[in-house]
Amino acid sequence: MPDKNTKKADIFAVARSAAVSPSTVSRYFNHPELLKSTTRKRIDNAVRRTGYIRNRAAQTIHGIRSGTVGVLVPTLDHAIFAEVVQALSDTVAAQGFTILLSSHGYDLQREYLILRKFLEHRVDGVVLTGLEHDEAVFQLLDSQGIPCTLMWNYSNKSRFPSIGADNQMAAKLITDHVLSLGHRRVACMLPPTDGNDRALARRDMILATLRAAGITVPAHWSLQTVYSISESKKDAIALFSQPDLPTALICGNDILATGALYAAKAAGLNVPQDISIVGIGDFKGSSDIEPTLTTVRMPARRIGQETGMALVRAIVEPAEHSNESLHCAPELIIRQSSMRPRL
Amino acid sequence: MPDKNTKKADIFAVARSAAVSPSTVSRYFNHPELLKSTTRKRIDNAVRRTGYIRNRAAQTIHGIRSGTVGVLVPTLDHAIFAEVVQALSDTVAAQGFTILLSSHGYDLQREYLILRKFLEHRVDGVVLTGLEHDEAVFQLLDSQGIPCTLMWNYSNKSRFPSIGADNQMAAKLITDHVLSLGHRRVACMLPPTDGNDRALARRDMILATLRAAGITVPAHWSLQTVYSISESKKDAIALFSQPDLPTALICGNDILATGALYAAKAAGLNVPQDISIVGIGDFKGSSDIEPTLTTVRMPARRIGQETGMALVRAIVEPAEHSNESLHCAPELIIRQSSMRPRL
DNA sequence: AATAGTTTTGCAAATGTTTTCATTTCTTGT
DNA sequence: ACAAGAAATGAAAACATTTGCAAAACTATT
Repeated sequence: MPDKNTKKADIFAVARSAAVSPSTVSRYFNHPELLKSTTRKRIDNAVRRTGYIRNRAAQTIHGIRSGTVGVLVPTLDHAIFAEVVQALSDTVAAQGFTILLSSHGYDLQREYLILRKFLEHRVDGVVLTGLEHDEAVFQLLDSQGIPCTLMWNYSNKSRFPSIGADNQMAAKLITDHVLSLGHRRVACMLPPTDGNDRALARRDMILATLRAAGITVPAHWSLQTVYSISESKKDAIALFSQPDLPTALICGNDILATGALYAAKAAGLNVPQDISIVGIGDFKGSSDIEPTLTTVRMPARRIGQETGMALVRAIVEPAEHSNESLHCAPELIIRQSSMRPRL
Repeated sequence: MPDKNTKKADIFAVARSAAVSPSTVSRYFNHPELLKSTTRKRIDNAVRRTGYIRNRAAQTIHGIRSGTVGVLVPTLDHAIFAEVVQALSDTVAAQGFTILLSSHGYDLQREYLILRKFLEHRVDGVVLTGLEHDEAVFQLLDSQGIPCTLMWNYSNKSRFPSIGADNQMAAKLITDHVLSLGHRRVACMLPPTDGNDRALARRDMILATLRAAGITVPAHWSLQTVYSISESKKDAIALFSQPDLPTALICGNDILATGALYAAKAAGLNVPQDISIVGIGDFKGSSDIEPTLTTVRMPARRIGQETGMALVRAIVEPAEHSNESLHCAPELIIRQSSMRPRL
């Protein structure tokens, strides 16, 4: 039973209680093989008796790793980021690391301040979301010489190792699919792009691919909608109640597509007979919604795992810190919500 | 421009560069009002020049707060926990705290080990999910005398302050609603209850309330389904293809209800005419799904915020550490997915 | 210009560990 | 039983800070 009355136990208290020196207690934790088994047992008891808990702060000032990695996402409110963080957390936890989590809400200035906080805590590595960040962020990372992985996006010319999916490729896959079905009257519902290089990459590629096919999206078919089922449902209902209907609606992500599917139902449109609706992401539920959603799978779980593995590697073997980028390729998933346009 | 070639800057380097003593630099950060403004300016420059970043680890061993709170959830993969963590994180971040996040996947043994890790990092406070935890967890918390808030659930007889919704009340609200509509042929789809006191409380109250109304749920109408849209859709389709149909289906949470709604569509059943389907949670999307879902709102965002505020208060003013519990009451939300049973 | 009072700064001890080096204790072979 | 070598342990310095106390530098007052 830990002594509750006395001051919190430190390594001296344990040493006293086990009648050894503090050094020996330290070794008990860090190099147990150096101890005689009887001493080990004695310290074992002393630790239990005193309720001692090691103080990582005290270790960290010796240059020993803190055992934390800083993870910085725009928000957890997007299921997809929650999923990637969950996978990342599990992966690094299995290696003894704990994550320090923060979100910047797409404000890249806040990102810099949060990163500084992470560094004050002497995180062993950092994960940022997306490829584009304030120059000050990159400089800070460089100057501290701390491993950093850019997660979620992939690009072979990123400034730090990037592990994720190529959003341009994802956008191209889904747009090509829509085009290959024969659609020419195409609407788009896309999220705002401020501070969001993922959304920007997708938008640019969707529009470029359409343009290359000789298609331009008229203004009234071009919706900018925040990440929210209710907003996208509302906007899509407005779109669907115009007299002039597109035959296909490309959504920037599956949340928007979900809202659009609900809107179609509410507006009495049949998907895909009256209109094809497609997304990007393959979020949970996209394979079960009725009709099931044609989309592009972004392998969130895998991205989280790979990022975790790569970062831990970079931390424990700084030698081969060589640009460990990895492309987790997006994949077109054709389901019920898309078909050839009716003549 | 920080010196990249030299060793990382410490407080001595800054002191040298500003021609003051280390103590003065320390004061610059912790008690700036004690310094002459010219000195302050000099140190300001020195900090910039050296690229110095404070080392919280070194502060922490002086008994100064670490500025971290440990947050322990079952998983982030449930949108609702992601939401509550997001709100909590924002709230404590505004007060200068960063969260150390980990998940135990409903394994209460792992919870103990993670808590120990948090304590090694000398977190200033801890947030646990739910009311029930291993006795060792409570003892550890007691012995360390560290503020702890039990989040998500509320009970006035919890062992530590609890901030959240009363799951029994939520279950009662939704069950009473179904009964008040006149349903007698009721099916249930509920998640597993191992390591999940929330699910357990809901199940017990749903069944007790039905029983009190003289209703027992036959085995073939009693589904245990993991938290997943695809699983719940599958199970619900199986239920709906039996000859013997209930008039109402109570789901343990909105994810299960969402799967059930998709299943109804796939099985050609009209909701709510053929069957009423209700959930608990009021997750994002529940108000937009077609038909919109009758459910009980669990105020996740508010719970996260209140928990953050309460914990920070308990950290900075340990005096009034008095059981700061708070009930964020659940609220019945009647939408389209429920109606009187057809005769 | 000297004194008293106040503001600012520096010195040194303290914090909880790890680690190097030295010392003690234990084996083993004779 | 003893020496040599190996194994186990301890003493003390180091890590990056904060802080109580004392000294130094200013101000204001006479």
